Amino acid sequence: MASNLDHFFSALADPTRRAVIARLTSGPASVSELHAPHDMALPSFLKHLGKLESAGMVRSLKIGRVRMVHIEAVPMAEAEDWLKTQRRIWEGRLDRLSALAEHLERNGDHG
Amino acid sequence: MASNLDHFFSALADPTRRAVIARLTSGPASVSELHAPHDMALPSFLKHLGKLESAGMVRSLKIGRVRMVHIEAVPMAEAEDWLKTQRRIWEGRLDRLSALAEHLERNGDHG
DNA sequence: CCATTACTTAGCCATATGGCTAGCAATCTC
DNA sequence: GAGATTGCTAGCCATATGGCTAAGTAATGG
Repeated sequence: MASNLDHFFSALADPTRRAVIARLTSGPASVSELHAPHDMALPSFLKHLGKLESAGMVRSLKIGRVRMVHIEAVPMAEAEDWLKTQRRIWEGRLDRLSALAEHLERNGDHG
Repeated sequence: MASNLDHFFSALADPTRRAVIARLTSGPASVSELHAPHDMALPSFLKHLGKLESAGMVRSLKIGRVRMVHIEAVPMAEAEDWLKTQRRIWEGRLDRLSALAEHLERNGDHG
């Protein structure tokens, strides 16, 4: 089966790949631009790019001999949503323990 | 080195472990309660629990012969924050791009 | 105190992951 | 068109991961 989340989270479980994502948030880049800051042979780095791409977090297009890579929205949002959902349920449970405080705070409605 | 995020995300990259987290959001449970819905030998399942615990997402306490497991807040929030941060930067960039596009359009800068 | 319950440890196995080198392929540039 | 640039493929290697069985330990219950 292997849900999308499997691939998304495991893609993010590596600092090199997170760095690539972080870099790509500020705009598309070529493979060698992305590779430059990483002290690693290019083929090793390409495997990381491959994972990001097959997780759907990134897309790329080759023009001439240069491949430009850009970030893709959806997976990031999905992963974030999963975490958000879990946290909401979990916090909801905690919140019931301090329901009164929260209720009072909401009644204050200062914001 | 291996940052916290490494462990957090890789802990979440497995459906069994996500299911455990999801289960634990609705309250603590014993090892065998957690194991029950998973078609897997107990030692295999214990490895998953071990990863969740060493990622700091879960804590446990053994009372008598039963080990009770409960979820831990911080890591979930950290992982979510990382995603949120990336998405904000990325969306901010899209906003600037579409602002530019709008600006150009208003200026009659097209066809 | 003996059996059962609830883990725990040890060890095996197959596959995946993350790194490398060497060498191929395609495309600019002069 | 020769050579540099940019990327891709193939294949090797060590370690990690995720599953298993078998056997051990530590409470609890009868």
